[in-house]
This record gives sequence, C-alpha cells and structure tokens, in this order.
Amino acid sequence: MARGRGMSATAPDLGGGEASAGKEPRTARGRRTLRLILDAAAEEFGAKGFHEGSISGITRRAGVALGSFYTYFDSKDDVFRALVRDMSEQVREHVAPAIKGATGGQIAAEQAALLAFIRFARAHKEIYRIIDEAEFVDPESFRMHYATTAERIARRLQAAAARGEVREDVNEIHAWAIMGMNVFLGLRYSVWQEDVDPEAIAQTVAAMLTRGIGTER
Amino acid sequence: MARGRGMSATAPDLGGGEASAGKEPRTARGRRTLRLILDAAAEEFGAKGFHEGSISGITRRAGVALGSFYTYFDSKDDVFRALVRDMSEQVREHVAPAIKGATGGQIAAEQAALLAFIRFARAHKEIYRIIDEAEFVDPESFRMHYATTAERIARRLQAAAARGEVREDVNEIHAWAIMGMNVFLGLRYSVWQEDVDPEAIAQTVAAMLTRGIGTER
DNA sequence: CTGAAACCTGAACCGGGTTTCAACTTGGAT
DNA sequence: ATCCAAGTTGAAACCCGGTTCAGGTTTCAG
Repeated sequence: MARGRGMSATAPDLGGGEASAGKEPRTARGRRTLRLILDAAAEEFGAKGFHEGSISGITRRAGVALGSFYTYFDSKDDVFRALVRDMSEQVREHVAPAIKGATGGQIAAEQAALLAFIRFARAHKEIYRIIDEAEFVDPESFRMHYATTAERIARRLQAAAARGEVREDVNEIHAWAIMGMNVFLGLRYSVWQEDVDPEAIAQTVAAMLTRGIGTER
Repeated sequence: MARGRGMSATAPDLGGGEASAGKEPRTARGRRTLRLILDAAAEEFGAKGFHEGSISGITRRAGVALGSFYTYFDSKDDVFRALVRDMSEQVREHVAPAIKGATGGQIAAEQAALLAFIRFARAHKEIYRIIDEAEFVDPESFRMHYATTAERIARRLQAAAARGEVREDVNEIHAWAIMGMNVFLGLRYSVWQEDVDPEAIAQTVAAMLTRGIGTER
C-alpha cells in the first residue's frame, strides 16, 4: 500500500542506494527483508512522523526482529533519508509521463502535471508527511527535492517560450510560483479533503495560467 | 531579534494566551522572564527545530534556570504551541496593513501582500521552521494557520470580483494557489537565498496574476 | 517594614527509544 | 553432504532530555 512498486521479491528495483552504504543485501532473502523494512518504514513514518515513529514500530510492521533493521541501515536517520529520496523519485516518475503525453501546448502540459500530481498524492498521502518532515530530518534531500523540481519546471517553461507557447519572460520565479501552487493544492485537495474534482482544480489553474485572473482584455 | 515586538518590559502585549493556562505571570518580573523564555524559544526552535531543540537550550539562551521554564509552561509542546500561534498572528499583523494601504485594484493589493510577506520572512526566517514543523508538533495550529489565511485571501478576492477588479469566478482554489505561490517564493527567496529583489518578485507574480503567462492576445 | 505569594534554581529522577551484541539459523556454493 | 558467510534474533546496555521538587530569593501590597 505504501509504495506502488517492487512489492514482489523479483525486480531488483534499481542498483543500490536503498540500504546504507556497505549494507546492501547479498542474497534474495536479504533483498526481501530490506524491501519489507522499507515499506514498513514508509507506513510507520507516514502514519506517525519521524520522531513519533520508532524503529521497533517499523520492524513490528515488517514482521522482523529489531536487530535486523541494523543489518540494512546504520540509523533511524538513514532509513528516513532513503525513504525521502525514494518518494521524491516516485513523484517524478509518476508525473513525467503525464507531461510527455499532454497535447496542446505547455499550459496543457502543466495542467496534466498538476492533475497527475493530485491523483498521486491522493493515493500516497504519506509523501507530504515524509517530504515535509525532511526539512528537519534531512534538509539536504528536502532542498534537493524542491530545487530540482523547480529546475525542471523552469527548463520546460523556457523551452515552451522558445516555441512561442508561453510568454518570453518566464523564469525561475514563475517556476517556483507554479510549484508552490501545486504543492498547496495537493495538500488541501488531496491530503486534507478530497472534496473537489481533480480535473476541475487542474482546469482552474490552467485557466489562471493562460490569462490570469484580471478582468481587462 | 527573534520577535519584532514587545522586547521592552513595558507593553503587556495582549491579554493572555502567551503562557500555559493558569501560569500567567503576576508581576513585572514574571512578565519579563516569560518574554525572555518566549524569545529564546523562538531562537532555539528556529535554529534547531522542535525535536533537536531542548528546554535546557531555551533556558540557557534566556539566561534563566531550567525550572523557571515550568513556571510558565506545562511542557515543551506547550511553548511550541504558543509560539506557532504567535508567529501566525505576527505574519497577519505585518501583511494586513500593506494590503489596506495598496492602491490600484486587488491585484495590486496582492502584490503588496507578497512584497510585505517576503520582507517579513527575510527578517524572520524562523517562521518557516516553526510553522512548517507545526504540521507534526501541533497539527491543529498548522491547519488553522493555513485554513484561515486561505479563507482571508478567498474573501478579499470575492469582494474584488464584486467590484469588477478580478474575474467573476475566483474561488477557494485560486486562494490556495496564491497562498502556495507566496509560501514557496518566500522559502526560496527569503529563507534559502536573498538573491532577487523582492519588488521584482512581487511584480512578476502580479503580472502573472493579471494576464497569465499565455501568449495569445 | 514585613510577611506571604510569586518567582527562581539546578540536581536528580525517570521513561522511552536507539543501538549493540553474542548466540543462533538459513541457504547456496563447492 | 558440508561448511560458512549472510542473515536473524531480542534482551539489555546506553543515552538523553523532559519533568519534578524542595529549598532559597525577590517582589510588593498593606
């Protein structure tokens, strides 16, 4: 439930980076246990947050002994770090195809991105707790997550400007503004309350991006 | 440095609500000490976050004994709660006059609001750590802060719509979008790096709100 | 002035969670 | 079949900061 991919014991799911350095599993059994722990950690931290969450809570959810945790991670901070990077990547992986698949100019692409993001957030409300809490537990990853996300938005806006799909003067400020909108709309309409149709939200924002909210021609 | 107001021993600075219930100071000395602790708490939590921050850190910064803390607060959570509410209020108090003073339609007012907010955030970077961390330490206040802020934005947009200053269809979604933009722009250009002129940021956003970023007439 | 209430002090208590570790089990390579 | 590296186990050592409290000091109303 917590992670969309790699629940089966197959699929190495990326080279390394999942466990702490020098603690990568060497057998199938080990990989299975690591996966169990990682999924359980997403549940535990998603439900209780980093500080309220406990290692014993993780291992209990995973159905393994307390000590096994330290076979794969050096510390509590370490799993959390692994988790943040993993979630950040998952968001990107989910939204990217929506952007690629969109037709009708860059603003339509941004609309598709927001729609995909809101849907993803509804299915994975933990991402908010985990990524937000990274600001305190793992500032490095937190910064990286938003910096690279804004960077990607800025790049595609500029490419679109070159194609004449948006104004010439789009820049980093616009990118951060759009990212901020998306994050807060996700918080409000995915995590807090799912009381508005995601399509309507994306539509509203797209209209706002297209022509603003001013009344003059 | 941490709080803009009430550094002097004068000025009761609002009725109560600063200390825990039933622990309000009854003498001038008491009020002075409470103020010392509250300011020190803003520093401590702003610098280290809630969990890394410690009561002894607070009392050390305040220059009072550990036990004195409990003369005014029931627990660590309690100071934090007091702080969050206080910061939330401070933001409002700082931005409100900018909005009131703005001339030239609602979008100009929103521009003034963002400008005031970015400036405030530059002078009080702790607000981000403290309000963001409230999501985990004091969800109630966190929710309240953003819910009421969005509510206020929505209300003034709707009033402006009635005056014909913005489109008729402005709603809660627009309010959350604007709030999200502002928060993230503050994070990026106030807390992370002050590398862009606040006026330029507010101007850019105002232009975006006025006519969007689309190219068509 | 004076006494009681308010306030201050910091050592010690205490609980809870992280991390360690030595003994035990499993699995797959030879 | 055998062996040993990889993996598992959970009790207990360890750490650390929140909270308590009994005794001393300051304030201020009467």
